[in-house]
Amino acid sequence: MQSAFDIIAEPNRRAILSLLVSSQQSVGQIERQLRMSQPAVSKHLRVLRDAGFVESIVDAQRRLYRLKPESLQEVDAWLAQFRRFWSAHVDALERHLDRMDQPTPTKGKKRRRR
Amino acid sequence: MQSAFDIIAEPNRRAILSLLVSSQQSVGQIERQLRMSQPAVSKHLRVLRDAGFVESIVDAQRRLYRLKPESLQEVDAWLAQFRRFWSAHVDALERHLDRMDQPTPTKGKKRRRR
DNA sequence: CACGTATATGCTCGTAGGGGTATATAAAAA
DNA sequence: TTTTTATATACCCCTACGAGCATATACGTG
Repeated sequence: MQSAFDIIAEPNRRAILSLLVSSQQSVGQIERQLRMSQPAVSKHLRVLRDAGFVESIVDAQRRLYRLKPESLQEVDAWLAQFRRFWSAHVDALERHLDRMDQPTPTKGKKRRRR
Repeated sequence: MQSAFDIIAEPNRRAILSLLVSSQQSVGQIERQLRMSQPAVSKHLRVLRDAGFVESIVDAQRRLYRLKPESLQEVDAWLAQFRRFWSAHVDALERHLDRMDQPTPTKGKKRRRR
């Protein structure tokens, strides 16, 4: 599990990162909001931490995780080379892309139109 | 293989997409430049095509593949929520610290001081 | 026609990684 | 202390998917 692209390929991990945008969260809070098992949350957080996407601070028995978004810049940088393609003719597309995925956990299902 | 994030998680696919930024390429050209086997290239192209990342036009026995970058906007849109962090993330961190503490009320009293 | 070229696809195999359960660890509450 | 809360980790299973190889398909050239 090396590249940032692998990290964000996992839907639950993306959901966790999205959660942490609003504010830092404890493992338990993430667990409840995303309706995942506690070990699952801990494991994903471990991956995210090892990859530098989040960091944790200890608060008694809890651990509060917060975003460390620098790692995402790798993805952003890679994406940059394609921007010129869609900057030409965006318009209508923007609207429908404002859908944020909320986690239907248990990966597997993805609504993709077409 | 559903989401755009899965598509770009694969390094060879990212390489193919990057190749196609400069101009359209035939399967053989991709094969040679990336030094992958022909079946590997074809399979990745199949995935990319099914996901709408590329399209192909027939040129005799060849197929010329070119970028269809709209699909990448899904990734770009998701990434958007994090951009504010790496522009002004020092301020963001400060605000997080002020908003933390959320109950999981063990018994409902006790506010953490700091 | 036969033959070379270009690409696609089916099959098998190997492995990475996600989920679950149980358990370990640590701190707080009783 | 004992018990409860919060999180981490180890182990096992299981599926997805990428690689390789062989083959199928289709077009071009002689």
